[in-house]
Amino acid sequence: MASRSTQILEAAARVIARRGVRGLRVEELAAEAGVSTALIYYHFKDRTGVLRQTLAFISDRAERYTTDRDPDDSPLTPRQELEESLLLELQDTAQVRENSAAWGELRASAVFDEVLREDLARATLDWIQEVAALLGRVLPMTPASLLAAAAERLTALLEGLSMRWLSGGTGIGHARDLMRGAIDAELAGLRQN
Amino acid sequence: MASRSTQILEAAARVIARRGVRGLRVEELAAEAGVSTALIYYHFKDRTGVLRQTLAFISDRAERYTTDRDPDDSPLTPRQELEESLLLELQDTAQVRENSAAWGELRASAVFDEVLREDLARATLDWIQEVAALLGRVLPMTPASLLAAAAERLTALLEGLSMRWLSGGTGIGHARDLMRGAIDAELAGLRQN
DNA sequence: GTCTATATTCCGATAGAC
DNA sequence: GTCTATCGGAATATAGAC
Repeated sequence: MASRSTQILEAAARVIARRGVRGLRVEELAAEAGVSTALIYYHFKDRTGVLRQTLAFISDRAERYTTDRDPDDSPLTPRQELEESLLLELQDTAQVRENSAAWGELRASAVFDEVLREDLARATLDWIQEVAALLGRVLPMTPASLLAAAAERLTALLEGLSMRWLSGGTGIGHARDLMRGAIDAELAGLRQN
Repeated sequence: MASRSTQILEAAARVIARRGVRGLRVEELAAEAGVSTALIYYHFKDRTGVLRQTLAFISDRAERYTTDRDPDDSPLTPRQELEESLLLELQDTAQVRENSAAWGELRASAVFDEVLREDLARATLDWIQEVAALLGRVLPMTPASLLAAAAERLTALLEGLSMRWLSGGTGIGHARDLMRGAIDAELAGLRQN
């Protein structure tokens, strides 16, 4: 059912995960998708068009796997939900790797590209608020500002760990341990207030 | 006294901070350094060589401004030294911005470039060990593995916050507050063991 | 060591047939 | 819609003089 465009975007996500945004070559993308380069220009106008649509495609997909979880059986505790949500981004699967790599690329590119900044800031804020809400469910009655600060730290740490994982410095298991440790530490800190 | 190589590396740090690793053109680097492109190849073999040595240069420089502090008056407490060391990387000065931007770029590039991985991993490890040592001076008798884990989290968080600051999502003052909060949280966590 | 050419490679983009 | 073939520009890298 996947249309040609979708097929190309899926291939683009794989290529970006492998080579980065800057490393994406239209020719390699064509080979990965099993089509000619001309067809890519036909569907996406130019290389930038491919990039833009691929990033949109990827963030769609990330939202989808984040919420994929309700085979109506075991309901999670708030604490489990929090941990689950954060550790979801630290898994060695092709899809998560692709998404994380793309996110990291986006973040890094935004440092030098004003155009990307706004979208990225908005997406980050949404994410922080989501995590703050999860924290709030674990520890109700906690002041919102403290929840927000903890959520900012946890998400920023996750981005940092994710980059270290992808850049080969840290094993995925170790990164997950560190993340769990940080959740413990933040919850302990919040309880002390 | 700055040798030609040093002069080129300083220029490279500036260009990377401005355009990113991805955006570094040998020709632009040559212009920035006030030399010919050929000279760059003479000194650094190829573009990757420039990148590698710039990474080394930058981490050197970071260590140097980290330890620049002994007009023999007020000796710092271990706790102050720790905070100082970490917050040094979150200052809105040209040099820190340059170092942070370049570091972030190298980290992001290493995800897709095997050649950069090893150097980056070594520099990261050194940094973690340095922070672990500072933590150990604040809390002697703490098991080394716990110190190392806390140091890994603090440094990874710092990288994450740094990227958010540079990509415009987080103000520098707020980032510093978050970092201080994390130090408190980690020290509290370590004390509980 | 340093420069001025210039070679070489790579890659985005298009023309035109089917 | 899709392909084959190719152009043109940009960027890396080298040759050779000084």
